[in-house]
Amino acid sequence: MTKVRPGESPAERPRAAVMEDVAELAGVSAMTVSRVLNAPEKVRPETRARVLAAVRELDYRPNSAARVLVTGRSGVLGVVCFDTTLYGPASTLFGIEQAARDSDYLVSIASLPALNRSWITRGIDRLRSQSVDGVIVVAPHESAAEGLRHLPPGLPVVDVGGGSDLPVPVAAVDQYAGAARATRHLLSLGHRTVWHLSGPPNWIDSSGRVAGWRSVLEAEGREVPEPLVGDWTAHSGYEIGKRLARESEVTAVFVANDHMAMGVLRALREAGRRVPEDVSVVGFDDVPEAAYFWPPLTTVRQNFGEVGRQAFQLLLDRIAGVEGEGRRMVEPELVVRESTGVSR
Amino acid sequence: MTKVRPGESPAERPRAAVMEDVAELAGVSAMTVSRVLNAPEKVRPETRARVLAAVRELDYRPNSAARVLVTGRSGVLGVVCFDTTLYGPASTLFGIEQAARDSDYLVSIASLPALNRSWITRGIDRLRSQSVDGVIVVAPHESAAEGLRHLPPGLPVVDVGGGSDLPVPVAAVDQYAGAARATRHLLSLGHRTVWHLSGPPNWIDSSGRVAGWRSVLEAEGREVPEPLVGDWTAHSGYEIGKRLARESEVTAVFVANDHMAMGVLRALREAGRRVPEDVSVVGFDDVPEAAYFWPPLTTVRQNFGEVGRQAFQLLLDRIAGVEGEGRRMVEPELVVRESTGVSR
DNA sequence: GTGCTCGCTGTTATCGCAATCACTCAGGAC
DNA sequence: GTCCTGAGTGATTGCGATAACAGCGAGCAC
Repeated sequence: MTKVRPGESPAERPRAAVMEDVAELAGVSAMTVSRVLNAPEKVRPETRARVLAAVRELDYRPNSAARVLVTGRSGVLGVVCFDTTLYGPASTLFGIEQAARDSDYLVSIASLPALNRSWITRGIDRLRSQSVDGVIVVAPHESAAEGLRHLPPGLPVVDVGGGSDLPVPVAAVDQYAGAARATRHLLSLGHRTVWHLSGPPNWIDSSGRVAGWRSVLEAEGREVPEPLVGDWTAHSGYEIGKRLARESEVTAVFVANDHMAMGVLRALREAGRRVPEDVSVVGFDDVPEAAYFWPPLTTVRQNFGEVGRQAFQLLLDRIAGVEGEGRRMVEPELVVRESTGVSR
Repeated sequence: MTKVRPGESPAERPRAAVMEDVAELAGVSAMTVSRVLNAPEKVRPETRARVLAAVRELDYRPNSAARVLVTGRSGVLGVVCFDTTLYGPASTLFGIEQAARDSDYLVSIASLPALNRSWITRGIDRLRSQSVDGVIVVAPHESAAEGLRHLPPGLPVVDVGGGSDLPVPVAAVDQYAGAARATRHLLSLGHRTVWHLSGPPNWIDSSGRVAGWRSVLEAEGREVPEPLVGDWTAHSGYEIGKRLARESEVTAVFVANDHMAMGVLRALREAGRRVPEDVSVVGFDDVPEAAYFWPPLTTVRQNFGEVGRQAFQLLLDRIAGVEGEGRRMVEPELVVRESTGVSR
């Protein structure tokens, strides 16, 4: 056991300790060291103590590659995501990472240059080739559904924010309920109807919010204006807001996210329409700055962190072999600030 | 070579193909398969074609754990970061991930519950235990320096946004230059001096911006007001903005980030002080929404994506064995919008 | 014909760990 | 005393790949 290994000549940096080194120092076999680390109760306390002392002395760390090779489990989960500079995805990722950390998992990310089936498949493959134990897909886009229909068998996958007919478990904020809440809030203030500035087509969030908004208007027998379509950016909110500002009949707008709402607010103000006196605006997300918009934005808070945690839990279940297509819905919350008011 | 392995009974899912299976199908040895994948030029074209066909037919994927075990390289790099819901860190992470993807690296993240030496060390350890090839630390805080002074030997580490006396290569936006530019811009508009709302203490970005701002004022022989200290949030900007609004001598404020600037804008407006007629405000970051603040915010753009790419490149160099303590500074850019104007 | 190089391929050993099975030994049951 | 049991430990094997070296023809110089 004292063969000279490459890199062991005195001049070079000593290679990291391996299990055998610990075993030798503790006067036991490697197997016992392994047991101390993985099933301590199977080792007599005195032996265990000796081994642990040796571990500390040598600063021994198990080699994860070797462990993965023999156990088939890596303690790493993968996250496939689109643009992590956006507030929602970034927060979800953060939630996942925190939950993972608490369970001693590490998170690898594969971001996508574009949202379509091919890239999603490639993202999953990239992660799979690194032996992740499971994958969470954060790509609330219809193309994700395509990618999720052709999964490598045996790989646990969970989706965040996806539609209802996916072949995998899903954790999501209830967009429909959030949009309905926002719309009802506006109607309750006396507005005749509510306009909607939606997110881009084919995003699950967009369609969920459109559906929730529309259903309330229809249930109340209100006119349903044609939704306007933005791209989530403040810029698009501003451009479309200018159009909205010209329509004097518009008194209430439900905007599909806070950043677009910010653009709308500015367009309305520039057009001389006061918020909320002339027009009420509701956003979606509750980004940390929403309370400092002008005026402070009434919006629908999404608990992204909770979604991330739920997704992680679903994935843990799947990894543990629990079958079923669980669906965890997180309730959004309407936060009323000053951008909404009674209709004239 | 046709031993029955666990999981090979007909009823069960077939286990994934391994190199030996490919070799068998192609009528070569496993070594040849390995060569086709890692050094194709060493294999005769016909043989290579046969092997590749077998790879495709079996949908063979190399087992990364086995490969890591023998090569010692994983193709994974780790990123240690604090709060990835903040715009800056999120963008940097995104830049790193994109650069990594282009070079076939995967990124694992270890986020920190708190910014201090102990957590940073733990984050690095967590990543190291997964055999990452190197680590990028995105924690522009003085405590990071502590953590970076006691690194495991042999692990390539690069820092993002760190101070100047770190024992590792650093990629960063030149905070000092950016702050100087912002301050000079305000002075050039005729303001007698410039107030500063800084970020929290012990953040490298905070001190860099304070230093740049102070140096310009001193060079120009202007009075240097005591900096006010925020915590990066719009909320703190608002609270401190209320204090600033009361001081009629304040005509120009350099705010250490856009979100705080947003709070300042609101506080000034509520106090009846017009921007930019009464007070000019400059931010820092150029978040995507800055152009839609009210008024559109003059700010200093940080190219986070570029910083991420540079950091990745530095890390690649380190992994390749290039020594030295490279320092890559990315130049910030002043973006003039409507929140700054000539002094009365 | 001998000996050499060179291009291609195979054999063997090894990476560091855990699963399996075998072993030892103490303590009871009978 | 014999047998069993079970807790604690060790020897061996194998996970799936690559490194190092060996072998083997073909081609060429002489």
